Amino acid sequence: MAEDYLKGLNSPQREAVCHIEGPLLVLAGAGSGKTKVITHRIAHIVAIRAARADQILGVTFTNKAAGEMKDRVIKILGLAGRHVRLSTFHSFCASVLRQHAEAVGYKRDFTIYDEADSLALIKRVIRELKTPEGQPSPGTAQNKISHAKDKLFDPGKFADTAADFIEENIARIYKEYQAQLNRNNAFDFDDLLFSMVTMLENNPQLKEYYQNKFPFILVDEYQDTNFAQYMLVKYLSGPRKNVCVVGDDDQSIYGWRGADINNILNFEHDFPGCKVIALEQNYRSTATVLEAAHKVVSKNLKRKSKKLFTVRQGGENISLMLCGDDRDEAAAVTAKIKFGLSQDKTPADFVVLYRTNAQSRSLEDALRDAGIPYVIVGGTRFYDRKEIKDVIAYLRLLINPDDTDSLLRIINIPKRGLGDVSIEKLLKIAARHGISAFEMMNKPEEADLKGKPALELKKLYGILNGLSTEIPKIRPDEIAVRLIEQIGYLKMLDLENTPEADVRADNVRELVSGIIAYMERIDEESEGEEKPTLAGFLENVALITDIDTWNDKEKSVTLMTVHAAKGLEFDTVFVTGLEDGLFPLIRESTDQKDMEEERRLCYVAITRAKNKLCLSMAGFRRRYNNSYNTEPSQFLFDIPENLLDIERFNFYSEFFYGPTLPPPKSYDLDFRRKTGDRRLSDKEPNAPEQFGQTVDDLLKVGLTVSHHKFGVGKIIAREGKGEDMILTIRFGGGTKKVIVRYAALEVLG
DNA sequence: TTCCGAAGGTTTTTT
DNA sequence: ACCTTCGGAA
Repeated sequence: MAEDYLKGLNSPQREAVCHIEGPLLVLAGAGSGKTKVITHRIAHIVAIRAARADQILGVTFTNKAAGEMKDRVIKILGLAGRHVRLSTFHSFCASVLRQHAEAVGYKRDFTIYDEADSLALIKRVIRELKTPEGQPSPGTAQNKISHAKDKLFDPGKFADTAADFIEENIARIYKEYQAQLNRNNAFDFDDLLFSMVTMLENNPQLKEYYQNKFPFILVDEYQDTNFAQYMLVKYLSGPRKNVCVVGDDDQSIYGWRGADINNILNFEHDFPGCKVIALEQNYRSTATVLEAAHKVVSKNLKRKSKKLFTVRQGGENISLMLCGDDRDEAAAVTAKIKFGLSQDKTPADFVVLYRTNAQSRSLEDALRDAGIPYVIVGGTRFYDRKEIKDVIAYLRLLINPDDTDSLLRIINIPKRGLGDVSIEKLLKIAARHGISAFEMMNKPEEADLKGKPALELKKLYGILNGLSTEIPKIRPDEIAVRLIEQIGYLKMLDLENTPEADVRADNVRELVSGIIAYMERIDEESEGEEKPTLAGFLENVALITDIDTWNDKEKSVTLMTVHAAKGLEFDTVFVTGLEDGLFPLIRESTDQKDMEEERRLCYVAITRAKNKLCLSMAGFRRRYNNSYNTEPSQFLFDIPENLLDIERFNFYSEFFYGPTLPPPKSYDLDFRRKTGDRRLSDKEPNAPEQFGQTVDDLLKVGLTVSHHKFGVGKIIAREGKGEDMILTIRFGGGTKKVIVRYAALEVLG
C-alpha cells in the first residue's frame, strides 16, 4: 500500500521521486508529469519516514499551483498531507515575516502593497522630492526599484552603482520610497522576499531555525526564480542541501520580472554533487503539436538541448488561420469553437491565448455575440477596481493605522470637502509631531485646520477608531458592512444615479460576499483550527491573482494571456495575434535575450494543446488608437509547412490573403533599434495589395466563392470598388447582393 | 479651497 | 478607451 504511489511512474519519474538526500535537479519538459513528481516525492519522503509532513516546504509561484499540489499530496497521504507546507514564495515570506516583523523593523499588522499601491506611493515621493520634470517617469522608477530589490540591492547599494543622472534620481526616490513604506508599516511584493532574505542573513540563529524546521525543500518552476528567491532557497536548504528544484529552461518567461534563467542553467554548478534527471516523455500533446513546439524553441541558443517525445503519433494538423483584421480573427476563432461544440467538445475544452491583455476585447465581443459562454482570466482583477480598492483601503486602515497612503486614497472619498491644501497641512504637521497622519486627524486644530475640514477629519477618525476597537469582537464581514454603512459609500454611489455607479455598488456588495467566502474557506481548510480574520483576508487579497481562482470545471471557453496559461492544458488551443511585433512583442528595448524569451513564450503557448492547435494572425490590427498592417510572426515560419492547414477568414475586412503564408521579411533587431522602428510593419496602412491581391483583382466575375451564411455561389456581377464593392452572387438558394466589407467571403476558385 | 470638465499621456507579460 | 492632470468656475 505504501508503495502504490510508485506505480504509474515512468523510470526517470520514479528515480526523481526516490532520490532523497542531496540536491536534485529535475528538468521537466512541458507535460512530462512535473507536478506528479513533486507531489509523489513529498509523499515518498513522508512514507519512508525521512521526514514528517510538516518538515517539508514546497514553494511555487501561484497559489493555484500550491493548492493543487496540496490536494494531490493529501490524496496520496491522507490527512497527514495537510501539514506539508505548500505555498508561494510571497505568501511563505509574508507569514514568516509576520512572526518576526520586529526583526526587520516592522509591526506584525503590516500591509502588503500591490503594484498599483506602490506606484501611487512612488508618484507621491516623486512629487515630494521634486525630481526634474519627468526624470524618471514613475513607471520607470518603479521598475528599476523592483529590479534592484530582486537583486537584493538596498537604496545605498543602488546609489553606489547608479550609472547616470537618471539613476541617481531613482536612487533618491528608492531611498525615500523605502522610508515611506517603512513608516506606513507596509511591504511591497519585492520587499517580502528582500526582507526575508536580509532577515535570514542578519540573524544566523533564525536562519538555522528555519533550516532545521524544513530539512526538505522543493521548488517548482525553478526557471522563473530571481536572485532573491535563489538566495532564499540557498539559505533555507543550508548545509543539508536537501533541495529539489523542478523546472524547464524552455519555459522561462518571467525574465522581465527579474527571473534569471541562469539559476536553472547553473544549478549543477551551484549545488555540486547534484543529481540531474530529465523528464522527456510528454503525456499531453500529439506528436504534431510537439514537433511544432520543438521547431519554434530549438532556435534558441541559450537552452539545454533536449527533445520531448510522445507515444501519441501523428495528430490533427495545425490550423493556421489568416484573418483580415482582428474582428475577422475573433470571428474565425468563434466559428471554430462553434464547430467544435457541434461535434463532441464542450466550452471548457477551448482556450484562447493572446500576448497582451488588450487583445481580449474583440474576442470577447465575438464570443458574446455568438452566445458562447466565456471567462476572461487576468486583465483587471476584481480587487483592482476603484471601488474595491477604496473599501480595501478603509479596511487596511482599521488594521494598520500607520498606512498613510491608504488614508490618502480615501480621505476625501466620499467627498468630505478635504482638498489638497487641508491634506497637505495634515501631513506636514503630523510629520513634525512624529505621529501618523491618522493620529493627527484627531487633533486637527494643531494642524491649523478649522471649520468643516476639522469636523470631517474628527468624524472620520471617530468612525475608523470605533470600528478598529470592534475588530476582535465582530466577524470580519460584519466589520466591512458597518464600515460601508458608516462612511456612506453606497449612498454616494446611489446619488450618482448612473448605470456605472449601480455596477460599482454591486461590486462593493460582492466584496462582502468575498470576505464571507474567504472565512468559509479558512474554516474548511483548517477544519476550524484557524480563525479567519480581517487581516488574513487583506493579505489574501494582496497575494491572490485571477488565475488562482480560475478553475477548469467552469463550463466556459477561457480567454487569457500566454503567461497566465503556463502550467495549464486544454484540448484545443488558439494562439492569436501571431504577428511580427505583437507576438513576438517588439519594443525599442527588445534585444536578443528578449527575443529568446518571446520564443519560449510561443513554446509555452503551443504546448498547452492536447489535441488541436489553431494559430491565427490578422493582416490589419487596431492597437490603441492606431491601426497597422502587419507581417506574419517569424515563429510561423519555423513550423514545418506539412503540419499546417492554411485557412483564410474575411468576415468583415477587405484583406485577402493568397493561398499561402505571405513570405517572411528580414527580422533585423539591430536595424530596428538603430532606426527606432517600432511599427508593427513598415508599410502604410490601407495597402491590402501587400498581402497578395486587392479586392478588385481577386473578386472577378465568374469566380466561385463561399459565404458564411448563404454557402457556395458564383459571382455574376460587381459594382463599385474596394471594400465597398457590391457583388451579385448566385447561390444555390437564389441570387443575393452582398457588400464585400460585410460579407464573409472565401474565394474557392 | 474645492469641484468639475477638458486635455493629455498611456499599456507587455504578473507574484 | 481610461485614468491622471491641469485650468477655470463656484
